[in-house]
Amino acid sequence: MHSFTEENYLKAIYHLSEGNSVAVSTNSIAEVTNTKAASVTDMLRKLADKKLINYVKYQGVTLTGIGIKAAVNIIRKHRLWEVFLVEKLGFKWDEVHDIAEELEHINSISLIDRLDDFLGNPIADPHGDPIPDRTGNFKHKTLIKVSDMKQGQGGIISGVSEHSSIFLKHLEKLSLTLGTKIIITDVIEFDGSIILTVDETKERTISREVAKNILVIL
Amino acid sequence: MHSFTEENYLKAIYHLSEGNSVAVSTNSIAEVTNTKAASVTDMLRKLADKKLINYVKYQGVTLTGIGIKAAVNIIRKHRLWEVFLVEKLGFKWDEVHDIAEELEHINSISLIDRLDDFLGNPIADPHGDPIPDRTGNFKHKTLIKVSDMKQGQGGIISGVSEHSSIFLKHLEKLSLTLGTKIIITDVIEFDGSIILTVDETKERTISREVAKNILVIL
DNA sequence: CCAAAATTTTAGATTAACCTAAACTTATAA
DNA sequence: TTATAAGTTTAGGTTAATCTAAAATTTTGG
Ligand SMILES: [Mn+2]
Ligand SMILES: [Mn+2]
Ligand SMILES: [Mn+2]
Ligand SMILES: [Mn+2]
Repeated sequence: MHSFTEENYLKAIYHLSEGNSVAVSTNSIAEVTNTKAASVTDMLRKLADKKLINYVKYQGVTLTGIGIKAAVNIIRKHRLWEVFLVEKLGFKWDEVHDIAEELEHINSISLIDRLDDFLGNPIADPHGDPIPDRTGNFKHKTLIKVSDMKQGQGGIISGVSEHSSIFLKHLEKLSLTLGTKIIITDVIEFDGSIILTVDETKERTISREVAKNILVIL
Repeated sequence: MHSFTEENYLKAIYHLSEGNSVAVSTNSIAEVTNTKAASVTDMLRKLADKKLINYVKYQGVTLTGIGIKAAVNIIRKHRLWEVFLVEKLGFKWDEVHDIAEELEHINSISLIDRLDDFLGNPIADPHGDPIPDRTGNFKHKTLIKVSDMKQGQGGIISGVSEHSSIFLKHLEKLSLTLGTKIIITDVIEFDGSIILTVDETKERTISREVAKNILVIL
């Protein structure tokens, strides 16, 4: 199997390439893994030796088929554990990411498949992210950023692209949680701030920065 | 915090000293941690520096107060996860130990306390071993080995001192599971084999070796 | 009581994952 | 188009955890 560290690199590459096969740079990997570029280069050679990535010096990396499989499996575990923590243990959606970062490395196929069943085979995690099934298949819904919506448009909040506790708590305070219906009332020309109606009743103003990280289905 | 490896050494020392403060030898630690004596010596120096053990060269080790606390906490996590795996995910009692060996190293106090509540604050794990509460307190019931019982004595199976899958499956096949009532019908003089009545109905013969690893309350 | 056996420690290496500093390659913009 | 900047790799080290072989200490049985 792969080490804890190797798994974290695979996951980082997967997320940076957004599931597609966009080549990922050494520096960007160093940033998300909290390491230095030189350390990343060492690891890339190792992952390439194991046929988990396609690596050409100076040209960035993509995951191979087996690299994608491995990464998706870690993501499956991460998201299922997050569902467990929220649905069964009563954690808030902003508290579960760090614990799931540890749990995602537990190795046991039967464990995760049983957990999946125990949770009722959920299709999305507490942040709206889709959960791959046991064969690794999953569909990413096409979500659009609130910052890309026009005045008068409405939608259902279905995901977030920033998972920090501070951001999620902020959304909660504004009642901007998953499943909430919003309508864009106005877009302020000066700074791009957005005024919206929440659940057809409350009115809220959010900054462009916040709007960029809220994803909706129209 | 302590590394994965340090935690495994602490747990090993705790189990080898049977919870008391019996001094534990380098070789015995090497055996249960699957390492060599030289590696153990290195680690002992490190644990002593951290004030987790009392270590005098050539004289074996005992855990300090904080060492015991750390060890008991790992055991608490191990046993709670085993309960979760059996009660919630439907694993058999012989399948959970290895998975719990990984889960016991997940670090989050709120996680384990919530898990404890979710499970209904169980006092024993699937093998009958007592679960420390969140303050680290727990009582070890006084159990006696079936191999120490005399003809005519009866008792309730309440624990096992061998956790291997092969042994546990064997017990299951004989209906010798936790909570089962047994009565010693006969002890064979030739080899110490024991004939017993299970649940007042079935009759079983077990070897002395098996009898040594079954624990009962009289 | 003491020499041989058993146990434990030390010495010296190895491997994985990381680092800094220097060298090298690629991108960019004047 | 080429010099500088930006990005990446290499060179050379460190630390944690492991090992084998050799040296030191303790235990044991005749
Ligand atoms: Mn997460
Ligand atoms: Mn998530
Ligand atoms: Mn166990
Ligand atoms: Mn157990």
